[in-house]
Parts: sequence; structure tokens; C-alpha cells
Amino acid sequence: MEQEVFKDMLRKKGLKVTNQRMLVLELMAERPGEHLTAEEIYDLARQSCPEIGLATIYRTVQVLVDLSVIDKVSFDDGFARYELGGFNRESGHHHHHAICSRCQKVFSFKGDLLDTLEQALLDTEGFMVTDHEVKLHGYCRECREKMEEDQDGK
Amino acid sequence: MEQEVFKDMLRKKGLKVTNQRMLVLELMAERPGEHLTAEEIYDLARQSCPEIGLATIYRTVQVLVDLSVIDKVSFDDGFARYELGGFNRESGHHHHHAICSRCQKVFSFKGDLLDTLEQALLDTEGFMVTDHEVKLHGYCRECREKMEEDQDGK
DNA sequence: TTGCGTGCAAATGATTTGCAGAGAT
DNA sequence: ATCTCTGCAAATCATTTGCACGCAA
Repeated sequence: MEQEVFKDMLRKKGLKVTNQRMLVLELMAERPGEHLTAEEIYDLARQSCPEIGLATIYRTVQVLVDLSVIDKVSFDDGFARYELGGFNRESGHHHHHAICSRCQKVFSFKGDLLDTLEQALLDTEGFMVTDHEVKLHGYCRECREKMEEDQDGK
Repeated sequence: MEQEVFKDMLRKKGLKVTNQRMLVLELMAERPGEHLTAEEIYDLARQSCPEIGLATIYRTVQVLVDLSVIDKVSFDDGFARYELGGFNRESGHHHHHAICSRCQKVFSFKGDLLDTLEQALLDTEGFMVTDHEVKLHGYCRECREKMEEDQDGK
């Protein structure tokens, strides 16, 4: 059970197992692939724990990030966002995001296609890559279809 | 002369050519490859124009970004940063950044190695990429050497 | 018990905005 | 003359922090 693993991670770091921490973990675990803001997590958390404070959410996601349970990502809309396990144990890298410029929807996908680039960087510059972060901007299928319709409509 | 091109770009958009706008352009043009915060640009600008306001800097960089003269980038340290022409007219893409986790220095380089990835995304998901943003995290040569020394020292 | 964790409210700090005067066309 | 731009100060707003109490160990 995931919960026990998490409890051990907390204890191993000398941190306490609290209802709030378990609740936020649960919320995130129920929503793989989603990119939630602190405020969104706060709203979800209040449904089962109305007295929880926003500051606790901020402090808890920081703990979860430190434990590598969730990742902090930004799509430059003014909010930090958090997502479950973007980190792939096999590749040792985080997955990528494609953001639609029209509907702002985010598509996640894995990709080890930077390996050659990273090897070249080590060879030529001596820079050793430990992690990467890729954001693609463009238009998703749905929006491209809508944009064509708008074009035809004229 | 670059200056005239810029003036035409402003006029074409119905914007006015002001000393402040020319000054900020000049500062950025003198520093290719640097990633300046608004505050840093402000400090540089005040050297030749002490009465300039920080708000003007923010408004001016926005204009420059809109004209694609500079790019806004973030290295997640709490500041937006601006750099001259990260956009490559040939590839139609922005260049990439490698950030050292130890000294925070930023290394820029071009790379069209995402082309296959982007083609695959279009084929499988229907997502058409218009631009990409790649941030690599790791350790630069200098820091790696220092880290080895520290290791040896023990 | 002994602190760490929490909730609340206040503080922070980068960025934005309202407004009246200055400057560009 | 007209209307945008600028400088200043105040506002904004996500995130952080101080503090007293509550709860995990």
C-alpha cells in the first residue's frame, strides 16, 4: 500500500505523519496526470477537512516535492502547479509537456530523445545533465480543427 | 543599423519611439547571451537615465517581447529574465538552456534535436508544435571539477 | 512531555496599474 | 493638438512567515 511507503519516507526524514499530509498525498494520488495549483489542492482538501489552511497546503506540497513524490511545474500562468510522479525511475528523467496555446490544455508524454543531445553536451562542454525539462508550445488536434472551421466559416 | 529596424517595428505597431525604449533596446543589444532581470535592466538603464522608473522597464520589456526582439525566460528563482533574440529564424525555434545546479550559471546552445519528437507528436496525437522550450539541469565542468576536489580533500 | 505541525493573520516581494504631467507625431 | 508614454505611488496577488495552540512521538 502506497500510504505506508509514504509514512516511512516521512519518518525516515524525521517528519511527522499527519492527517493533512496524508490527505494531500491521497488527493494527488487520485489524480495522476493532473497539474493542480495550491489553491486547487486547497479546495479539494477542504471538502474532507474544512479547517485546513492554505499555508498548510503550501508547506505540504513542499514536503512532497522534497520527497520526490510530486513535481513542481510552471506553465507561466502565474501559478505553481504540482503533479504526481513526473519522474520516471527507468530513464531517470521527467516527462515532457505540450501546452496548447489556444485551450491551454496540457499533454504529457515521455521521451528519451534528448539522450544524444545530453551526451553531446557532456562531450563538448563538460556539462553533465542530471535532469531535463521540456515544454512544447503549439496547437492540439481539437483546437486545430476548430481553427479550421473558423477559417471556413468566413 | 539595428536601431532603425526597431523604430520601424514600433511605428508599424502604432507605438512611439521614445528614449526609454531605445535605451532598453541598446542595453539588451550590448549583452547578447545574458539573462537579465527587470531590476538588473533598471540598474543599467539608470546609469544613463537616472529618472527612469522601474514600471517603464516592465512596460518596455513587454513591448520588446511582443515584437519578438527579446524573450522572457524563467529559471525558477523568482525573477522573470529577458534575453536578446533566443529565436532562430532558420530553425524557427528558440535555443536551449543548461543550468548548473551548483553555480546557477546558464549555458545556452542551439539544438534541432527535437524535430523527430515533434513530428511523432503530430503523427500520433495531432499536436502541432510551434515552439519549444528546453531546460537542462546538471553540473558544469568547472563545478564538477570543484566537486571532485572537495571529494579528494576529505 | 517535547517539539514539530497547523491555522490564522500579517508580511513579503515581484509585477501591475491609476493617474497627472511630459513628450512624440 | 492629440494621444501615447512615463514616473510615481499605490495596488495586486501568489507565496511565505511569525506566533500560539494542538497533536504526533
